[in-house]
Amino acid sequence: MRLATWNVNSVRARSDRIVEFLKRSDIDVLAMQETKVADAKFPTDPITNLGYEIAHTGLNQWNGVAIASRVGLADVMTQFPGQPGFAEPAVAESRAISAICAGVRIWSLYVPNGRELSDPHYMYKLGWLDKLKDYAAGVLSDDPQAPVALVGDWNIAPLDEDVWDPKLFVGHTHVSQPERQALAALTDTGFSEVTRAHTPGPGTFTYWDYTQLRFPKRQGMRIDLAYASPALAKRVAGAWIDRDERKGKGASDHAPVIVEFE
DNA sequence: ATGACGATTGCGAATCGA
Repeated sequence: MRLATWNVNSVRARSDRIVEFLKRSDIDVLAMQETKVADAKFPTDPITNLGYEIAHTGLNQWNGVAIASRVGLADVMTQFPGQPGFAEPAVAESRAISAICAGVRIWSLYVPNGRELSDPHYMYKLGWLDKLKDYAAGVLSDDPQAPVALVGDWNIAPLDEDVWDPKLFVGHTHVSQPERQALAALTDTGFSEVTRAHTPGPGTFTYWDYTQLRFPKRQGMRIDLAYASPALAKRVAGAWIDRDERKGKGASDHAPVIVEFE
């Protein structure tokens, strides 16, 4: 099974590119983030015409996550258990969706940005990740052999080499110790990140800011990641980043990340 | 070895992203 995760930065603006990517890359399951659309306005036809089923959750123009699958789409969940909302009183956001595709429980995740270390959004981010970790631990507690994938835009660069200039990020989100610790806590449950071994750094990125010629200057961040449960991690045959998808007019600021499972 | 920010709402400027 070939699984891709891609922050598309608006599914409506990216519809043609998504179709071309699915065809070009022979994708079985595509996890999308930042669809930026309410469910009723999701442009399903260009994707379903290719033979995919779609599950989406989007409340408004913010966030929004989806899964498109041509290998089955069963038992859809639109939140993980305990998933926090933002602020007080908590407002639910569309940041997680899941389905079983070809026997694998796949999650498309859009982790909160955090904005600034002093912003309430940052604590929301850490709490959200803590609850996600609890869910992941629970899944493996129930069935240590469960095939589960947690993929998406994590808004965290796990290593200093995952940003083009670590000095510029000191004191900002995406590189802070608590954020990285949150990913370490996830791996402590048994899940592991499966793309890095096949896409080594330094200088390997999945996101490049639209401004300041970041892409041609190769100044990006690695923040789109794929975690797999122990049983699923054993099935990884390869992984790559479709950097070419970031080129040209009408590109998302993120590139797709693809994982091949045996 | 790529190209100077883009999407949404709503019709201009504000918000968000990272």
